[in-house]
Amino acid sequence: MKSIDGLTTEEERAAAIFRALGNPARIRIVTELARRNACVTGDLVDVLPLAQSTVSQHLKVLREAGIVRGATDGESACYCLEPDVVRWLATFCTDICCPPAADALSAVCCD
Amino acid sequence: MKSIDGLTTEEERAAAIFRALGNPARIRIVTELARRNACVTGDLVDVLPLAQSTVSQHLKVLREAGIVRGATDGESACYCLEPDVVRWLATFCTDICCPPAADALSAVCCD
DNA sequence: AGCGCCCATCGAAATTTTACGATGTGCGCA
DNA sequence: TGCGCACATCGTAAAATTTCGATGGGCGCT
Repeated sequence: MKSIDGLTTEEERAAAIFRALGNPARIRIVTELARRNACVTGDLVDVLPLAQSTVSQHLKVLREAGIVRGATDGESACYCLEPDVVRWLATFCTDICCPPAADALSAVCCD
Repeated sequence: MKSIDGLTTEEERAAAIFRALGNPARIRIVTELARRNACVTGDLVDVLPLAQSTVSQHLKVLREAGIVRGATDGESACYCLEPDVVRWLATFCTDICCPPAADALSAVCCD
């Protein structure tokens, strides 16, 4: 993938987060974490029809994107969402869909 | 990519949209459309350091994900955002980051 | 010390994505 | 009719992602 240099920090961050979330297994992980508030890796392996190593890999991707946080407290690893990041993402989406005067100008070109 | 069958329609839709947005060039396209409200393909080609065919390909991905709408009115093709979809996405993110009682239960497992 | 459990990482194969030039399509104009 | 413009699509090569089994590391238990 070619790097786009005119990109703002916000846009780069958004692209990275969207990319991390753009996979059914990882979406499942995130919604599961949202529902149960915190999960041990084994719980997620049980929920997903994937090998343990694959789930671990997905968790790594989500970790590196800053979407989840993992604490390896000895025997098991506990994951939970990073609320600030998801909140930031929601704001980003809202800003895109509701720019000032968006409604007023719509339908100028598209019918 | 293996298909996850326990996925809800919402989750599948979210994954598809996130995947489509998980690319710097496409994020740029979307923010540009948000800013200018509507763009001809050539405008986007000018903004991005990519070949015309590549930009067209990205637009196709965004179109198929339902994020943008394109109207080929004869000579040029005009694109604009599909506000409902972006709005839906914002709602999805908000729901994830603010589940009921999320704050009350946080820090149970993660420190 | 030795064993088993839970999880992360490694290495490799299959699939998908990304990007480009070349080619095709539809429209307006000379 | 013929030419040029604005896009879309095709074919393809390079790069990234996805998945798995195998392996490694840390901890608790006997």
